[in-house]
Amino acid sequence: MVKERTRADKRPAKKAAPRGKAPAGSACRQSVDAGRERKVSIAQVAVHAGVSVATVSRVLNGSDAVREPTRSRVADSIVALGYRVNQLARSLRTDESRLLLTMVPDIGNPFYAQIVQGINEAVQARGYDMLLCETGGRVDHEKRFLELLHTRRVDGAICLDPDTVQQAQQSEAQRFPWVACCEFDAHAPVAYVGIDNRAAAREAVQYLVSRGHSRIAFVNSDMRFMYARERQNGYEDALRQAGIAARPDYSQSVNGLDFDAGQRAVARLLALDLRPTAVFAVSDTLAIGIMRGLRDAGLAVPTDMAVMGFDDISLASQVSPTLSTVAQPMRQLGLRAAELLLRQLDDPQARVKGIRLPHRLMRRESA
Amino acid sequence: MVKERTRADKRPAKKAAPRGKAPAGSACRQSVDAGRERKVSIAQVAVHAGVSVATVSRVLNGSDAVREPTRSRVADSIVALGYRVNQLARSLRTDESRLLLTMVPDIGNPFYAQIVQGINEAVQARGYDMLLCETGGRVDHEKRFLELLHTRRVDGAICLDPDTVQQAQQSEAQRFPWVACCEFDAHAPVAYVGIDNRAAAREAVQYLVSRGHSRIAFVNSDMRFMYARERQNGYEDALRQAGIAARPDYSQSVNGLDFDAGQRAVARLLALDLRPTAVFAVSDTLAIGIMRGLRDAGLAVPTDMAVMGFDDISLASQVSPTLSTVAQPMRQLGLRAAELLLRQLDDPQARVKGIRLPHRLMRRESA
DNA sequence: CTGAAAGCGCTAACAC
DNA sequence: GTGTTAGCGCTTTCAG
Repeated sequence: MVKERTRADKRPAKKAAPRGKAPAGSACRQSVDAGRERKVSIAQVAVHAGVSVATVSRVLNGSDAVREPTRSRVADSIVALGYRVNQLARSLRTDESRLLLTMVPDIGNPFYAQIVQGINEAVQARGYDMLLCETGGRVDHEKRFLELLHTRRVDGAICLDPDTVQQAQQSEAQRFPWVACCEFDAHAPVAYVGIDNRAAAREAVQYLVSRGHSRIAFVNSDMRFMYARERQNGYEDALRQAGIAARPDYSQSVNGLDFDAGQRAVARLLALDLRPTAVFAVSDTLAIGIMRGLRDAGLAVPTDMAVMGFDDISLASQVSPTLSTVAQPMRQLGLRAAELLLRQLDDPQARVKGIRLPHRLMRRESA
Repeated sequence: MVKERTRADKRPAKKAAPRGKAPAGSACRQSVDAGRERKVSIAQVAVHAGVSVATVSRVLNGSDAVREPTRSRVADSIVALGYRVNQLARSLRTDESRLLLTMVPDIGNPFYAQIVQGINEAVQARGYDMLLCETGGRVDHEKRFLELLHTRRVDGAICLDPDTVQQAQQSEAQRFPWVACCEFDAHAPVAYVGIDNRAAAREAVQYLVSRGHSRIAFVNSDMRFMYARERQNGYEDALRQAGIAARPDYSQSVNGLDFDAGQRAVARLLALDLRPTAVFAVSDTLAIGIMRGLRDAGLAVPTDMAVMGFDDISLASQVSPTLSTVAQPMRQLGLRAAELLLRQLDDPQARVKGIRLPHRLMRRESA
């Protein structure tokens, strides 16, 4: 694999000329900035403080093997020179980048966005930084996952994508610390955090049944997703328990999770010979699209058709009628996933198990 | 199958033998793993191909100073060994990390999420990776901005945060390549991409006026944001042009942009002695919250009160009634911002100017 | 064309 | 306690 470097000049140029990227434009070289040079190395700090680089390094890393007068002298020099550690160099040496990777299918989806917020929170709190990769569900993009792990020496990854879980089984990804979030395989040797999708879906449908519905449709998304398969199971469980025969034509599958996909599903729902009285969608965005489609068709929710969603994105309580749904603790999902990963990083021995977070049925106006 | 690898064997072997090129020839190399060892360095490739590391490096970087037989021999070894460049080492040497930073106030907001998608797209296409920092608008978090730039030797940044723009003026950030997105100061020596907020707001209000409204309220958010100030100007422009006296109590300011903030604003709107007949909110999320609040208060949109938003997030066309708003090209905003930055990186001399993208009035049901 | 060698900035043995 | 020093993996003169 040959990489092409297109970048112009940029030669390491010893101390001759100041390196660094001159900002575009005029007088790249400002007047000497009160001693705060662009690139200060540990060596310069050492000279300034009259100690060796090793000592500076010790101070930097909080080693207790440095006597007080020395320590503060070094500390002063660090401040005086405006020194910053070069994480690149440190990482190269320690083989630990303090970088985490988050792979997400679509941050445009509020559900995923909130999870990423949770991850971000945990990660920042621990002094790590987060690389974000949006895959768009495309498998080839997930290849970059492995590449980055190697290439950037990323310490670990949190993955919200379905396929990665599969790949992980046989690929070398297995040798890396990573945790699955939302999409997981409970039997795979990989930590995860998620909810009990089957039970959650079952409860949602049971609720619909309890409201007197027996003609309940199900709008699902890509079966590549584990949650899609599990929620389908839950849907069928509930029908079975209620003694309702499952009608294959009541189970619709759409591509994607966006509003439009929901709207499109409506047409098929309404074309059914025996029209359902309720719909359960695997995501709020889908459900909202469905409500929109129903409205366009002149039908009222929930009287003409009840609608139930999944996730409880903040939007769910804003639309009209407000959307009944199953709440997932998005932020927590991300937070816990990150913490799991971090713990695994701290102690490789710790055999971290998967955890399930609770879901909750939200009764609102749409069903 | 390969056993789950532990962090321990990844580390520099604290207690084990002093470092050195131990791995080069030792036993672990002959693992059953078809030669695909975890860490293959350029040196190993060199040995395998019977050339020097310099030559391997040349091949890696597409230098044309390598004769064909040699080149393909090296290429073969690279594949055979499963070699991957260590970007850390390369970056340390070249002082170029191929890492970009995106600073965003809140990815939970669909508006920002979409911009980030645009950024991600452009960045990935060019082989860069993106570090994502959610600041939550807190200034201290923005400090990390500068730190990362140094610390990780990030090549550049795209900033959606208001305060950074300010800081940039006097801080050393000025010496780094970065571009402002959405929030910018046209007079600052920093590239930017955004829309003409003042004109856009003016048009929105003019539209309201054209629909016969003269009692038009304005719900704004944090005035720390440039867009907030500019849209306020636009609002006032339009009133002035229409010969409508601006009533101070018609201009409301709320904290944040989420739905709840919008809902809260409604109370104040309804408490006004002379109730407005239309509201213009600076964001769709705010507008949707307002519609929700209005509905709760038993008022109809647009008959009792017309509502106009800003952004045109995908949600805007889903709610009921559908939301009239001013569309911003979110994805393009992010894409162009990233491209601007990348271009600046390619050619530091290029004095990249700011660019304005077009907005568009979306007439829908709410106003 | 290719190789030898000097570092990039930092950490961690191993001295002293 | 503190200093010396050997690299981490890579790019890039500078020789040959």
